[in-house]
Amino acid sequence: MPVKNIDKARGSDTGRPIMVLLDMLGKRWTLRIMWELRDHPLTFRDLQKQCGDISPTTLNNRLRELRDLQILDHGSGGYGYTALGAELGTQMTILDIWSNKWAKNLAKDQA
Amino acid sequence: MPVKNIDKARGSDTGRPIMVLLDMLGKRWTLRIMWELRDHPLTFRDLQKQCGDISPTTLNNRLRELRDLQILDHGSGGYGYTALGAELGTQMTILDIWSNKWAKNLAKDQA
DNA sequence: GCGTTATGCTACATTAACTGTAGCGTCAAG
DNA sequence: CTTGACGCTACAGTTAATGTAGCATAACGC
Repeated sequence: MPVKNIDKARGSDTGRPIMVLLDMLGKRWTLRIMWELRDHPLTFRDLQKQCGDISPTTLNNRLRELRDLQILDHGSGGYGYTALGAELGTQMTILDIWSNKWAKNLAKDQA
Repeated sequence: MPVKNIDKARGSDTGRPIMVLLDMLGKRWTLRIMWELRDHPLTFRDLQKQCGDISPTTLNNRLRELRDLQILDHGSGGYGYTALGAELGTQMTILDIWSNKWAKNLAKDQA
């Protein structure tokens, strides 16, 4: 099932959902933004601070793209996950767990 | 536990594993490469073809970075996951499943 | 030995993406 | 009627990715 209207996503001319998704997640700051929103919504400015002063231009671009894809939306509490996006957001926790295990292994090798 | 020797990762000066990881995964082509390697190793050239003619410069950069982080390695069958990296690679399947559900929802909205 | 093919790259000029600083417009509170 | 928060936009400068070309090494067939 091809994704309509977002087929222009960089490098994903097939419109296959996984390609559109990988393309979006692979853009600079996308994952970091999703990480910072894992627990609760944040305002534009708070997100900017949490991300270590990402430029507003890029932040705005990513937020627009993520809203277009209905992964995030902009409600009363600021920017946060949609119901559907939240399921993707939970993956952030899994990445966190894996990364800690990974770091432990790398540390061993370097000892 | 900070990750040693890879603290220079873009935008992750803290060395926190999750930041190093998000930084790496957020680079263009990283996720696509991991996707294409999900089932079996591929040679440099096959990977290039699978990725729709990614430039060799970028492919080489990513592969070097992923080897440095011990997520991939280069063995007899070409480039493939390390034992540790493979656990991360399984997440690709989860992303695929989610993306299909997501596409179905987007299609509904657009109907 | 000698051409052929596959592989893993490197060089380099061009183009696209991101950055950093400044500041604007809107709104609500005091 | 000013002050502060918020959500941006403009724009010049820097960094990263692209695309084409081609090199070096090694194995294979003859």
